[in-house]
Amino acid sequence: MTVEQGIGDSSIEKFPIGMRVLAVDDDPTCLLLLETLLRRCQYNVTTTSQATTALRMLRENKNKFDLVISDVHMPDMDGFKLLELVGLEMDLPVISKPKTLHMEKEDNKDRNSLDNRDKPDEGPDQKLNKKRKDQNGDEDEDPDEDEDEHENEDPTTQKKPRVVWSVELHRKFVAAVNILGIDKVVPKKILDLMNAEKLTRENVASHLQAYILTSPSIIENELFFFIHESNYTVVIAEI
DNA sequence: ATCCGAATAT
DNA sequence: AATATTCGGA
Repeated sequence: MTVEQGIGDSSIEKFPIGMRVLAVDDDPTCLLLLETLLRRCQYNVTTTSQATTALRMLRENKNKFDLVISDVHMPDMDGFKLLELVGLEMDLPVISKPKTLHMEKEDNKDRNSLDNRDKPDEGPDQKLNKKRKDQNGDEDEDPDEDEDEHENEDPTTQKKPRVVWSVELHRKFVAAVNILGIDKVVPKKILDLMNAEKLTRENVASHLQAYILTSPSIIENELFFFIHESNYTVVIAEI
């Protein structure tokens, strides 16, 4: 309880928000998932399903991308060629998905944290200070809601009470998100799973937006897992 | 016609 | 800062 004061002056580590990423994969599902993940990291994402298109884009805008993530075998071009050319011509960091690569690294350090992703707290290069103030001094787990003590309202002024995301409600939310999985998580589905009467889809959408923006590590971890589970490998890293 | 996601407003 | 609302686009 020593360090509970605001770290106001130190700007939280902004990490490359808006980094321009080109994602290439001929499998539409893969591409979409990748795009979604990257978007949620607040990257600036461009996608294409064709290697030739990717190459053309990269050649036409030599400084328009910061990173390339690509599958390797695509019908129109050998993905390696793309990677080679990109690496040689523009010296961009490239993450590829090599299935024919020999230097493949199979690490199964898979800990079963499958349903335990509600603690956004770590990450290899995360410097974000997530301090959770213990606000549960006198408030225990009481799922009772609606402590509206307002009986003093005139009928002419209808007030729509703002939704308050209590710890309990947020737990439901997080649970729903974890059930859905990162690629399925959309407001409507969350709403259904939560089964909270007074909530609207907009409420959930709004919260989802805030929640995701404040917890980039969650998405990063998902992206990290995705990349690793798919045996992506960093081929060239130089920036 | 629905609903998502980013931006913007309160 | 937290939540709502708007809005363009899929």
